Amino acid sequence: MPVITLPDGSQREYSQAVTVMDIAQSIGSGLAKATLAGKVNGKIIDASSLIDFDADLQILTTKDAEGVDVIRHSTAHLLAHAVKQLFPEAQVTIGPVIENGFYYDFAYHRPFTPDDLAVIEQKMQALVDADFIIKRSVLPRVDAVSFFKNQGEAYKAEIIQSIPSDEDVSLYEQGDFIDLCRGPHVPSTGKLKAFKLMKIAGAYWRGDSNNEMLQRIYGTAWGDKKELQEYLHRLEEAEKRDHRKIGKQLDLFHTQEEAPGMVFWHAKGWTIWQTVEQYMRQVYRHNGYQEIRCPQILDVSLWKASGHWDNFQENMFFTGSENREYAVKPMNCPGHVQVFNQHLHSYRELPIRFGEFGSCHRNEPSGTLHGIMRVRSFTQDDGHIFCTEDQIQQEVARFISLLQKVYLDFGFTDIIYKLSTRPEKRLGTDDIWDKAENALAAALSSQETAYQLQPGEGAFYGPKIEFSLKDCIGRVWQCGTIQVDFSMPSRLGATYIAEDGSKHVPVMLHRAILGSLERFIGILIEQHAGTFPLWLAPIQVILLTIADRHADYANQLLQDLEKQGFRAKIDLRNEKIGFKIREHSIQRIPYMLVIGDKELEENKITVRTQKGQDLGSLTIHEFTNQLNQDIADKK
RNA sequence: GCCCAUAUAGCUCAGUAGGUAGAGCACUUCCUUGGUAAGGAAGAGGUCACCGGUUCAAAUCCGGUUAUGGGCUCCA
Repeated sequence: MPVITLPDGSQREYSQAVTVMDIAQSIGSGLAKATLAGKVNGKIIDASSLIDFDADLQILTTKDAEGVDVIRHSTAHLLAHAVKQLFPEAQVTIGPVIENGFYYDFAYHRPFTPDDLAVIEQKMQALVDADFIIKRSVLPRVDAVSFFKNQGEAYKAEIIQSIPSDEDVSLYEQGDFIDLCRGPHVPSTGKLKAFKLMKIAGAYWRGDSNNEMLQRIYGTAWGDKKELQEYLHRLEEAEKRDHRKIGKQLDLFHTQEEAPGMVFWHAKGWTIWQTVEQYMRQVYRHNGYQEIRCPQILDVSLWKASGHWDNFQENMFFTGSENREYAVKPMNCPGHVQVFNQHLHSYRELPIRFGEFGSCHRNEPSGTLHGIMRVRSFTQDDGHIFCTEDQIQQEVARFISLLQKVYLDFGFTDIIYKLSTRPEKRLGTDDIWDKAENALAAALSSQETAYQLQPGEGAFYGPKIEFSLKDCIGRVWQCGTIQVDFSMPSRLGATYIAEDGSKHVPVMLHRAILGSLERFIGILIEQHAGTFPLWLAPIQVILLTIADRHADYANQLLQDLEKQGFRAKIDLRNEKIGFKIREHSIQRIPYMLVIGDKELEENKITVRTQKGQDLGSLTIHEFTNQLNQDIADKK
């Protein structure tokens, strides 16, 4: 006699074991029709699962995020079903749910084409129209392995073999298609009403680049057609914010074939860069950092000593001269240690913090380059803190709160925190790893930030925290980082004199807030869709004349603005005012000043904002006060 | 690095049955001096990414290279 408690607290008693669907039916036929799955005592199960015990139940429909995930999972199966019907020799592998959709990996003797995708999608629709019941069954593991082997599904058999031997395996059947799956799934294929196949890509079997490459088909799926349309529309809108597109439209930078992974910064892009750099310089100055500058190339002996020659030679650029071999620096830390080593340091001086806008070169694999987000030549707002083990936590906490403030100033509030702990191959004792990992975790907690734990993802020389931001289509890019390093200070001979007069090796913290300026500016462009806040706008004010006779007055105003430090330009062209307004609106210039007979006469200007707001006529003094106010507000 | 796709004027793009290239915007010149998102006319502009092959003939077909894009792997 199971007693079922619903989310509103109401209880229903049944005389025998019931399915989720039975319960939904007993509440109402509309609900039954909408039922996708059930959440019983926190666990999501099929609508056809029997419940013979007292339980809390939530019936999942398209209104629940978890219901939509069930749809996505079932749509992945639908995709596999369609592919097997169209391409019987294709082998199925895995098909998980991802953000906004799903993918499924197949092994097939030829690549799928965009045309195939359209055909597959049609077949999926046909399978939906057939409304196959989706049935779950359970097999002992050994039987499941032989079942899939007989079907020629070597990958599935391999997956099952890696499941613990004492566990049974569940299969899902829809029409003539049977797949290994943990479930749960929607009751029938007819429930899948809004999906679209998005793209084809290569993906390594089990995510290992030593394995063969499979063909991955990505798709998106939603509760209804309207949600699907909205999602596709969001994607379209997001693509308009792409930093590569805006970089071209606003003439900020370009790249070209002769310098893959390297950026040519144009005047306007470089203005943004300098504004960001000057801002960060202030951050260094106000937070106990000494800004320094180290050479661009260093003798390879130093890179051998630091360990980079052994570990990262493949990704370094080299240059030789007069029988000496140099490496173009891939990172700034060895240089900073050289500066540290120029003096004998007392424990009393620690922590010592160095900062540099360090230009680095790394020969990244060609396939990893992406716009200005992932490049081979980049500049880090790099810093190194030399401190004692006991100072790690405090320094990290201080760093996190500084990072949050900087991100906020740039308009970012959505930060992803990840803590990466000891990998298998590592330097240093477990003792010191315990200490460092605990210090990082404690620092994160002290800043009240939720974080993802990434076990085994730390560097070989120490644990780290990564701070990431999302781009316009949801890709996550690591920007800031703080890493504990137990290795490099001793490799490069850094020491300080401790209280007892003996030499100790300091701990080194590698840290960056923006990460690479290239990447950060790329994300800034997308975050603001090219419409920068006034303090970052490469051109803040444009003066527009109505006719030639207004040029002298406009030029005077231009000089006045420039003298006060504003980034202003003038447009004296023989064009109508409407034309000029349109052009500079598209160029996202925050303020447009119109100058004609009326303004000349009154010694004023008429102000229009980028968004089209008319601020009326002001004196230049009133206007610059407003600009200063605006800049102060936004920072 | 791996899989797939793409590369035509400064930009955005046409150019499918191989027959030495087109549009819009931008650019130059002229007319227009016009009050808040495109005034008009004329002109100039391309070794169709690069190298090789097939062919009487290649932007177009084939092979290779480079770069870019979407993923995968990687990111000290």
